[in-house]
Amino acid sequence: MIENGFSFVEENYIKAVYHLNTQDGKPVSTNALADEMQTTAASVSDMLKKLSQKKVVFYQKYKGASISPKGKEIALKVIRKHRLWEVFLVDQLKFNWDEVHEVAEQLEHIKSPLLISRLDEFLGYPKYDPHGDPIPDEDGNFAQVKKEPLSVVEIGSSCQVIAVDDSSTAFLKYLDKMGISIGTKLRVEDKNEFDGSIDINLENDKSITVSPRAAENLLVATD
Amino acid sequence: MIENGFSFVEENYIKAVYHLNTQDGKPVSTNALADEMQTTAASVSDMLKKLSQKKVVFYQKYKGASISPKGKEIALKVIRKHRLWEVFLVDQLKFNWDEVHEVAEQLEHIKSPLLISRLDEFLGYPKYDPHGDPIPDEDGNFAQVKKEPLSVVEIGSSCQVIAVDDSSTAFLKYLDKMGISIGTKLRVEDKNEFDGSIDINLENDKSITVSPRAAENLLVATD
DNA sequence: GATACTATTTAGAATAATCTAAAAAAAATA
DNA sequence: TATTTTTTTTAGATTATTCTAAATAGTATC
Repeated sequence: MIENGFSFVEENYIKAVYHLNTQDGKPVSTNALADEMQTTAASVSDMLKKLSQKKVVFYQKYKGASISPKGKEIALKVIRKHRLWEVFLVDQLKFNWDEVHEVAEQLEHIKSPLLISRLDEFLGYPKYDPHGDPIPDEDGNFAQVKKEPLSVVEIGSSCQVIAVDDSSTAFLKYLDKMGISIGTKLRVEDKNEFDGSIDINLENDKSITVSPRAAENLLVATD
Repeated sequence: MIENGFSFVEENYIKAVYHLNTQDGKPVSTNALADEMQTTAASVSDMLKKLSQKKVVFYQKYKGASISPKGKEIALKVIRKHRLWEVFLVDQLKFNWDEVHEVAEQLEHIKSPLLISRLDEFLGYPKYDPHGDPIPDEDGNFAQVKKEPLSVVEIGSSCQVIAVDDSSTAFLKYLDKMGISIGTKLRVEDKNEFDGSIDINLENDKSITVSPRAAENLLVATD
């Protein structure tokens, strides 16, 4: 599987380096990468040498690796594909949030720019995946939105539900009954010291109260 | 890529053996397979030895290979996936008939029974792919329909358009103007000796005449 | 039936990705 | 700083797939 330029395995390593390196800015250690990739430090060492030659990571022996501009580009393309496929699986094929990852891990390696642009169009150019993570556009740009649980939003702030942390049927039913779904806009009216429940105002101007447990699992983007 | 049982490469060989072996019933020669797989006879020889050990093909040195029941099962699963994805690409993502093969070659190897059953449902359980080839069900059964050009259908026979052999924009525009599309039912009323054109009767009882060129490229299933 | 030609298989080597065990470097500790 | 511990790298193998070149089997021809 080399057709395009990078093998599935290489793409996964690039993604992992990007992911870990972007989290804390520091170079990624061999062990951290081995852990992420579920493999041995020796294998990682070999692979980093190769990826360094291919200019997708910066790597110095014993000093760890960081992502290069070229590597970042590749990583973001793979991430874009991963997240678009997740949207497809959830929105169109009725998968649950927690069932999509494994399949998307496979689909993200399909090579076809046309397929991805058509899929993007078909899905209505979604900006976030079902977990609320932003989807990079063709150029690798994405809106970095801070995704936080409803429970930490300040009183008076407006926000929009972009994901849930719990995808149990029970929770989904609860949300349905409350009239809340992905995309719902709301404003926090009050927080009840007593039990931690939160009063919110929905788009239709209806006011409801959600439990602390629900507020913990409702991920929102504040305006 | 061994997760499930067979690698991408192995699946492709199995598909090729099934395909060639089913065409004429005779064992497939090493060279024929090498030709189909765009590789060397030596590679095929090695692979056949392996696939024989894995019981997916029957193979005797110098005597060629044929598909085993286990191999057939695998081949049909891959073919099912390939054709369902082709339907998705054409029906949902607006690909042309001739743009789908390469992408479907990749998608057919994605491992997820749930994905395929959901996709099948999403597409409305299609029986044929955009080229008019039948799609096997989960058990590997498929309606074998003889797909023939409209030009050979006898006068008086009824049939249904299931595919086209030419997917040029020009032809598609022509069909559109004539009110013909995949699924259109029609009856052959007469054939004009003079120029080979054919008079047909459509569902709405309208009678039209199609050119011999069009009749050649319209693939139909006779009732 | 012997010879020539073609098809197929084997031998040996290459690349990609992986592993275990041993060596070397870096970090932690005393 | 010297020593111990941890991390990382290298060395040497292994599996999967492929290739070229050489050997062998099968088929065709005279």
